[in-house]
Amino acid sequence: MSTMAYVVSLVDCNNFYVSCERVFDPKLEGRSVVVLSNNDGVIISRSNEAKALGIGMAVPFFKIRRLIEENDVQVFSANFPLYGDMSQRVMSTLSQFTPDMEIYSIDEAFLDFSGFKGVDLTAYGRKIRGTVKQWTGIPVSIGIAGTKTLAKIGNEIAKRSPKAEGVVNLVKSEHLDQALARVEVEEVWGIGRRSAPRLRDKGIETALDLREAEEAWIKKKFGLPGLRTVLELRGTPCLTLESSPPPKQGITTSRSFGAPVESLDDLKEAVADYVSRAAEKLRGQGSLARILTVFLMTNPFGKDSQYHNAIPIELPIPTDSTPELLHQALAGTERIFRKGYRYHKAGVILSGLLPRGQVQADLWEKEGPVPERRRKLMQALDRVNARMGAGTVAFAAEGIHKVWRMKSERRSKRYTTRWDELVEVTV
DNA sequence: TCTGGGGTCCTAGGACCC
DNA sequence: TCTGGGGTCCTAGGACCC
Repeated sequence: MSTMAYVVSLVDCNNFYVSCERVFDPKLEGRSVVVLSNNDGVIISRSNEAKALGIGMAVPFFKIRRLIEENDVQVFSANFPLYGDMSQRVMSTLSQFTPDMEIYSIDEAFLDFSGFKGVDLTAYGRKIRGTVKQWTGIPVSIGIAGTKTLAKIGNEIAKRSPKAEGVVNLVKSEHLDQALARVEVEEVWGIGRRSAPRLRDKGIETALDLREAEEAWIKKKFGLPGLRTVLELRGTPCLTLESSPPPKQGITTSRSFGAPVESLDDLKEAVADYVSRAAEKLRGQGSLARILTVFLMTNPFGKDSQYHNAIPIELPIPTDSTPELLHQALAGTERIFRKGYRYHKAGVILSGLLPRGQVQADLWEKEGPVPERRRKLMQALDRVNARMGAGTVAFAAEGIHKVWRMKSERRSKRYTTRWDELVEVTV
């Protein structure tokens, strides 16, 4: 009997949102490009050229407007339908290369390479990289190692070292210590803004230092998550591959407004819109919600007087039906609304989720908590909106003038998900 | 003037019980 | 005058992720 050593790779799309924009506009290649968050608030993706200009991640757009204009940086509002669709193409390409894969985020996946006997994994990584580029246009980097945390480190090195040609294999590598020494402690997966300075205070400055740290001290100061990180750096796998992720435990839909909102009517419209989106997600994963929370808040950065309130509402019957949820959410909004504030953001959280099938029907009527006719209507609604774009069919409560709608002044077309926004080819 | 959104897991501490 | 000890469950908040 032989135990096969665990080998995992992390495939990460380079500057993903920027790369998506470049696929549909090749003139952006080689230029400085950034993508903005919802409401054109902060920077969420940067090309290497933009990074070289000193444009940081999550920096408010208005603070670097000058820098952007002076350097002719190309700016895009977030186009999540496009990025989501491109992500699916990348993931389905990756799935051809291993039977066991975990989609970790919109632009990252772990691929299990355990048991790939006699395969040159570095060469295999290059093949994956080439195929993804050819089939989707998206450049990726790949790190291969004995644990997820080390694969992340390999990926980081692959991104910054041109010699690597996009792939770094740390399995039985004699360069492992050298690689760990080149990674700052705050770049280690699991070490965030709070922990890094506390580690540095103790002289722990690199991934290599962290690997050598004393276990008991780490456990005491950084808990189980910290200890796991150290063990993973030592090559002991603590984090497994989640090939079929469990359904989400909560579903949130929230947005900051394009301009301050003061009237209850406008707030209710916005909340209605968010409830509809949240309910779609809920039905999409086949769950019912037991609790609905509405929250409102003023701008935490501004000089306006502050108000923040949230109200959790226990639903009389677990449900996934938009009209039911709307009714509760609008009542909740009225209860927490206070006149005289300039509201900046509102949101809806669905929690206490149950799998639809598992709810005992006999607790309610024969048909279960959501009557059959209502369920059919919701299905039809979701199909139309998925095909034609969110909000094509909407409830009256969602409003039509939408003064609260977020800013998105520089969005590219939804090339792959809207018939009316296909790429135009000029011959 | 203008500062995103959506998640997960862990821990400490309170409430409650025997 | 003195004020146990342990277990479980729940929740809020912290830290982290992309």
